[in-house]
Amino acid sequence: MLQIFNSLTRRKEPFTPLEPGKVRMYVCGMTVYDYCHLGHARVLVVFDMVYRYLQNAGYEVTYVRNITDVDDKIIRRAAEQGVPITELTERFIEAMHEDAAMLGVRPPTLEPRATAHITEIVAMVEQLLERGHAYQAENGDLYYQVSSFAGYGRLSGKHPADLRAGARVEVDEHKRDALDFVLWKATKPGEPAWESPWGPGRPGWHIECSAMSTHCLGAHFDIHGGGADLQFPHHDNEIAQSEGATGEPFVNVWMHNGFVRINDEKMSKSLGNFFTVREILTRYRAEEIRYFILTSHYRSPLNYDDTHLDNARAALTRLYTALRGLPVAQPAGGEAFRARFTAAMDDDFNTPEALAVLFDMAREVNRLRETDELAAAALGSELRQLSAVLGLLQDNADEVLRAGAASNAAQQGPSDAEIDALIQQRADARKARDFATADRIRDQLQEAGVVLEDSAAGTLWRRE
RNA sequence: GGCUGAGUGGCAGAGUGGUCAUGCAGCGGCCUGCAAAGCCGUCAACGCCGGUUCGAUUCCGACCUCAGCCUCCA
Repeated sequence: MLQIFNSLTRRKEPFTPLEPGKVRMYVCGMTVYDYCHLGHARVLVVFDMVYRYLQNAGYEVTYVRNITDVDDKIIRRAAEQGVPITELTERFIEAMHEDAAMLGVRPPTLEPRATAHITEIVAMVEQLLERGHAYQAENGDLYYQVSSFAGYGRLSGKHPADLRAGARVEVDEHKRDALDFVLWKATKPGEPAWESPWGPGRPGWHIECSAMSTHCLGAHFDIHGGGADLQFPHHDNEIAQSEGATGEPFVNVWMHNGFVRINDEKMSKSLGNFFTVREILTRYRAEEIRYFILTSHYRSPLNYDDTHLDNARAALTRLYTALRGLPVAQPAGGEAFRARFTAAMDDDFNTPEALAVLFDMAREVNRLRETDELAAAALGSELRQLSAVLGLLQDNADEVLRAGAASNAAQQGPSDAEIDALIQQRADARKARDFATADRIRDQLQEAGVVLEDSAAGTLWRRE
């Protein structure tokens, strides 16, 4: 049975959906004013893996991942570049979709945008006003009154009193309490604005997720995910807003993925130490990035380093090598592996453990192909099928191995045809037992990054 | 200061009260004309100090170190 670590209770709990056979999941997506960095990639990949695994487990999953397309940083960036806000956001939404697709991230069921749900946002703010959780300040902004919500900070384990004592932010003079946060901002010149009962303005950041998740999934749903840095205040605020507005429990299971780090320091835009997915894709295949992300448990920190991507490449080469050249076959013979794989995934999505099972399968495939190619092929199909749950190993093995590292960079060195020609020359030399010539050709190809592998069936090659 | 989480072999990274993680790297062997790939074998770890226990890397406590949140952030 699937167990998920719930940030709210800080322990693993058996997962039981509210509605049998169905899962409703919401994940905080991106604020679109720049390209995806590796941190975004991690969220995308991790929750895509969760999405796939839940579906694989037989659930009908409604997966909602929002897009924040109005916010201070977007407005500022658009102004800097002298372009309309929508032009900026459209550009980066498209870029995000491209990056996600490259990483094997499947589109979520719904991808709501904040600007398309102003009606729901306004409605929720009105509800909060009616229920005494919100107030309008003298400057026209509307704030959430944190003191009106019992249990505020439960998700992050923070107590209002501690937060006030340690407050590092200057108290906004319009707020009644330092902890109060903005729900609706009155319009300022040059900023986008929408009509509301309180005059033109725009939503605060936290309210959009409450409004859109409730709109798409109902007041009470199963899973809410996002990066660990959103736990506080964003997710605690969402709880206060949604439960305050609907009077119902909001989310059953909260999931937070760990950070990507550079040199043991958080990768973030504010620190300026981030790598975009696009930059990395010039040097590594997308699947290598995806594999790298899944080699560590989703809640652990993930330290970025080129050598780790190199490791991912080596690991995938081993897996693809096991699959290479196997005839198409019905999956079979992997029951024990499948059981181990499922047990690993059921244990809070333990992808490193699940990957270990894949390697054990690869070894078995390699063993079998010596003696029983049909059994090897059947197990290979099983390996591919299990890998699909992680979104890995779905490409043609030989093509991947032949493409090598150069698949995304400018093709350098000899072409496939040139390589084949040289291999033919070498084969002729070998036949004539002219090993000096044969080895010279092999060394020449090795220099060019092409590795030859002789086998009974002929010479295979791959780019490094 | 408050609240989280983490410290595992050369590197990455799971896990467990007492027999195997896994990948890369290393070492020995098989295979090969030689390689490569593969297979077999092998080396090696659990921050520090106490406690519980027949036995702890695994449970408990103290300590040290690190990271994160408390401010926009995936």
